[in-house]
Amino acid sequence: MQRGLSPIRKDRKRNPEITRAAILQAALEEFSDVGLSGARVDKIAERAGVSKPMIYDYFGDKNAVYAAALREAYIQIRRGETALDLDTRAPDDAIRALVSFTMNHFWRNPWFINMLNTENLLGGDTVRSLDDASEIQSVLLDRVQEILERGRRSGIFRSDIGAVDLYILIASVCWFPISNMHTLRVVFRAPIDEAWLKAHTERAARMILAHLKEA
Amino acid sequence: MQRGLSPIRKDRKRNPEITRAAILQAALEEFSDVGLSGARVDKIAERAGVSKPMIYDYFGDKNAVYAAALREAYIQIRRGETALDLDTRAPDDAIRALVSFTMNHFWRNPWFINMLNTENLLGGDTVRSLDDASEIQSVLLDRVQEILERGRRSGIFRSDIGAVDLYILIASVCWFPISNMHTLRVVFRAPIDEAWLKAHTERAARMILAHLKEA
Amino acid sequence: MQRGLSPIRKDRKRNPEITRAAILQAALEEFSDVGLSGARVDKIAERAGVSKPMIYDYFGDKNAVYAAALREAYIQIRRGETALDLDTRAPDDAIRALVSFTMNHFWRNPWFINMLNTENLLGGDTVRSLDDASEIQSVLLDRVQEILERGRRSGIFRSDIGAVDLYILIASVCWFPISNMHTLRVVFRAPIDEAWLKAHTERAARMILAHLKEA
Amino acid sequence: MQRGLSPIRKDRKRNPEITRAAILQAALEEFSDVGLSGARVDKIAERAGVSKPMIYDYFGDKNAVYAAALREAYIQIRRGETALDLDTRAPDDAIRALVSFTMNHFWRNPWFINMLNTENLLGGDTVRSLDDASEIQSVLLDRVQEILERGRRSGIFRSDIGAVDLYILIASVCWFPISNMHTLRVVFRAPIDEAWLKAHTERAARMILAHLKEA
DNA sequence: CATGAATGAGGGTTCATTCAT
DNA sequence: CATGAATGAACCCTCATTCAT
Repeated sequence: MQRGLSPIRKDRKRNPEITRAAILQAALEEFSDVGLSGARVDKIAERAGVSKPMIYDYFGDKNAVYAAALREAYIQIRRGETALDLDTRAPDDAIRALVSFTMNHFWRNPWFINMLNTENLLGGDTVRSLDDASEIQSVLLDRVQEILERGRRSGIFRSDIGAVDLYILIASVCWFPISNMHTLRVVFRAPIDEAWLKAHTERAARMILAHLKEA
Repeated sequence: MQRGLSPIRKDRKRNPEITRAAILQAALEEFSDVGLSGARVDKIAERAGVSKPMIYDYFGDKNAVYAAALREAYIQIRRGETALDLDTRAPDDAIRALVSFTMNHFWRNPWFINMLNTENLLGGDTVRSLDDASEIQSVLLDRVQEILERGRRSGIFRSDIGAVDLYILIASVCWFPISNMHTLRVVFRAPIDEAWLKAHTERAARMILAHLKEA
Repeated sequence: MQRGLSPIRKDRKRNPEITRAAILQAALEEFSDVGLSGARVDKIAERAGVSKPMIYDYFGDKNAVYAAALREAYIQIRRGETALDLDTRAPDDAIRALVSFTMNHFWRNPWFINMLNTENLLGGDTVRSLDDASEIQSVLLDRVQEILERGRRSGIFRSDIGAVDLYILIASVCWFPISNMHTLRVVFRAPIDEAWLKAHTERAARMILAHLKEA
Repeated sequence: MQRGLSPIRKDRKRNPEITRAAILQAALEEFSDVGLSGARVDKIAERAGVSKPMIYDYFGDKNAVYAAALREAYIQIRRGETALDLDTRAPDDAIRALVSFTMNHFWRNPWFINMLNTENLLGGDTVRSLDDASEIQSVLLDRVQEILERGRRSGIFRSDIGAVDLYILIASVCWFPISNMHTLRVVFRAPIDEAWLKAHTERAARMILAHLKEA
């Protein structure tokens, strides 16, 4: 035990893992607040509580940070989805739960919608460049597939819709009112808030189910 | 007959009306390509075929151009909607036509989705600042209301959904697959193109109608 | 008398003399408010109530307008000085009147001080370029010379100071407190206003006279 | 002895103190050459040997640089005045020394006159906004007061003039011929140079003293 | 004589990025 | 591992000036 040997510092400084995570979260917030061009590296550094050069050390340049943040948005949603427990429910209950979860997830994690809107605005170049699209692919798809199969086998679902198309329907009704919240409020005076979303979720789930049960 | 032969060709120089319109269209394209912060005034000028100072003469500053472009996006969709002729159709046909028109409009006028995504990303401050929200309000709402009433009176529609909520459902299914086209293609390998949209439109219309006919 | 011959319009539009004078006065005000670089051609046009191209028609370019305005400042002061009637007064009365007039003129015509400060800031290039320095030269100099001579002949003035040096002394005490009004008020809390100037004029005149009477 | 030999030469790069001072001096020169509007931030950067963004880092914007330069002009004159040693001299000698010093200071530090002329042209808004007007207030005022008191006590001075008014008289005779050097040379062919100033100083001092000794 | 429309050339300011410690 | 200092390259905006009517 040498003199002056400072104790191993566990605080968030000098800890690469934590620094990296802090930058990522800060980036997620900044990009989702103002888009790619609107985001300021300075602001990300400030939000993360690190100095600017750190960002360049850890990620390379602003676009790389953006790519990492986009990936992180997908990873975070995947984490949420994995926790979902759909296979023990009856098919129509499972669909209801799925709609409900998706609506909730979009509402609670504004980054996701904002990051994806930004990415789509820019033409999807970045998501295309991510090398692990498989990592990113929603695990929900498999669940949806499985629910569909069970539903058909048990005869409740008569529709022959594909998993992707069904997921797109579900995502659509969850996405739009949240993504377009601000303009809908102004232009249509739509009272979008938690209460409205609850009713909307119920309505949307019923609609989807009605569709699945149709011939 | 010589007198009065003045040349018809009012060329686009020295014509305020045309200059203004050219700037507006150029702005619509630029903003919808890269968002507010990403847009370059230089590029708008180039796209419009005018010099940069013109933009400031006509609109004031970049944000004012953005506001005008956003307004223009709404005005353009309103023009399309006004041309729609729904009141002569049977209620379920009208709904089908509506879904079809909306899908089409979003697909053909990418500005609309992009401008609104940008605006919502930024929190809706600009749309809130437009003084003629009523001008902008979709005339579709009235049509939708009328269709709903007719449908109910004739007994085909049993749902008690409101016009706004119905419109949100319709817009949702049209918006999401187009708005998120790029990420859907990569992450879900969704083959979104005209053919897919045609099928999707059909499916979506059926789903909405099924919902309206439910108790 | 031809049909449609419009009456000769005497209003200030379409009258070169008046238009020119209006521009000049507007320029004087604008330049003296904000200096050469600070002045805006747009603002001069607005102040003069004419369109911008007029200014270029009448004067050439901004620097030419500035030169003309500088010349005008000198011409205006010369007009005032010419009206002064010093030769009928006793020498010491004449000096008193001169100090009083100068102070008054500086106070009443802020353009003069401001234009000359601007010109001196820029190194005097413009005044040097005026081709009629004689037009501009203060007629006061001759009066001062004459007063000095009369004073010496009659034995009241014993100083051998030259006319230019005397005029510089007189101008100095009038110029500084007015030119530096704003900074003096803040830094020395000097209460510079009409009352203060009146007392100061009296004090200054006495001082100058005492000096002239000294050996 | 190798260790610790660190080079003394802290070159002017990477040294905030020096960078800041360099910018300030460059600004003083640029603003006093061409006024506030005429000054170019590019030129200040070049004169200071730094890049443009540094100026914004250190001061904020162009107006803030101007304010700092104005303050610096006052600080520099205060430094000179503090070095003056008036209290050991006989009252009339002290006055003579004061006139002489002031003339000299104005002549040697053209920034001072030019900055203050610019500031007064613009209406004094900036000097009014400086929060430490007291810091800035000339220490000369106290000296002048003290000289006046000593002069009166010893009976040489009979005038009851106040310190501020006396200082204004002194500053006037020093300021005007230097400030208006260029126009005086052209319009009055006044041969303003070091020799002329020497004689003028003598004349001015005598005049002031004569005034102070008057009843 | 008069002006609305238009522009080239710059000016102030910001920002992603790097250097030196 | 970490950062304060520094900069090149834009970007928004202004302004003197000219064109076309």
